[in-house]
Amino acid sequence: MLEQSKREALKEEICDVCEIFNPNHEVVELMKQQELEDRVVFDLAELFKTIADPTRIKILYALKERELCVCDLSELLDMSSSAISHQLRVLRNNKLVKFRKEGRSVYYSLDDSHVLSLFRQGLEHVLE
Amino acid sequence: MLEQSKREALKEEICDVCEIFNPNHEVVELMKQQELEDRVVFDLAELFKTIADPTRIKILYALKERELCVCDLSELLDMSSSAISHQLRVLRNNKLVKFRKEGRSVYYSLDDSHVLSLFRQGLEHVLE
DNA sequence: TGAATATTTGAATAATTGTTCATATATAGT
DNA sequence: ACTATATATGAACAATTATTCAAATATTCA
Repeated sequence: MLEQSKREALKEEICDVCEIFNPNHEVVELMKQQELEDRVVFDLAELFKTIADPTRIKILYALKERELCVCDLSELLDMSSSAISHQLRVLRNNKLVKFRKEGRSVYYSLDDSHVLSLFRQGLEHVLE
Repeated sequence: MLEQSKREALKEEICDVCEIFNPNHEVVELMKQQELEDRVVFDLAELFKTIADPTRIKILYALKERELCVCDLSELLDMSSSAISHQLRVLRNNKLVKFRKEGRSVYYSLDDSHVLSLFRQGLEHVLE
């Protein structure tokens, strides 16, 4: 732990780190302690990677209001059902969609309430 | 445009599309009309791609409260300043950070209010 | 001007990824 | 059991990407 006097000094530096001392090793050390854990950063990156593909965005957007089977999606996006199926696996692995089987068909639907919020936020940035 | 009777029939199908007729060409056609524009989907994918990398996530998170120069980030993330600079360019190109020069140093800061909201939403999903 | 430092850039490399193609599995109807 | 249909899967290929390395720019200070 830092002593009282040392902490006071650091506080000063934080307020004006870039202009006074730079590079400022002590502040950087302090920041390291409040870093996001590597595991969380990794998972966050995985999540964003999952929704960072046009095909998967279209799939998720299509499932916004109703469940759809692979061949619906295949027709809607005008892509092979193989390609769709591969992408659905990615979405499944990342827990963004769930599925239910009925006869020969497999119906997919959204499995996450946050995805649509992410889209909404993303759209605000994009449409600016 | 669809006739009244046809529209009524479609409505029925929409409510229960997957169980009654499948694949349902008419509903799919209807959905195609409310698709996101390709351009928007592409831009959205680009945005998510930009924040889908652990290094870039750490950079953005580090800039959450204060501007930092390349060598601060380099030390904080324990990476070469070349690597950091490459990633900062990606962030710049996608309008997520802005910069200001002062002497030999270049100070980067967040250029988007939505990024932190995206992180917050993303974290809610990840930490579940 | 010359040396030191901060940042950027281009080329190279290894790793990851989206789609296609061929094939496998599973279910329904005959 | 056989056929048709829906979906899943593995291998292959091209395209993209993150980092490293070497070199270029730009700025400060002596």
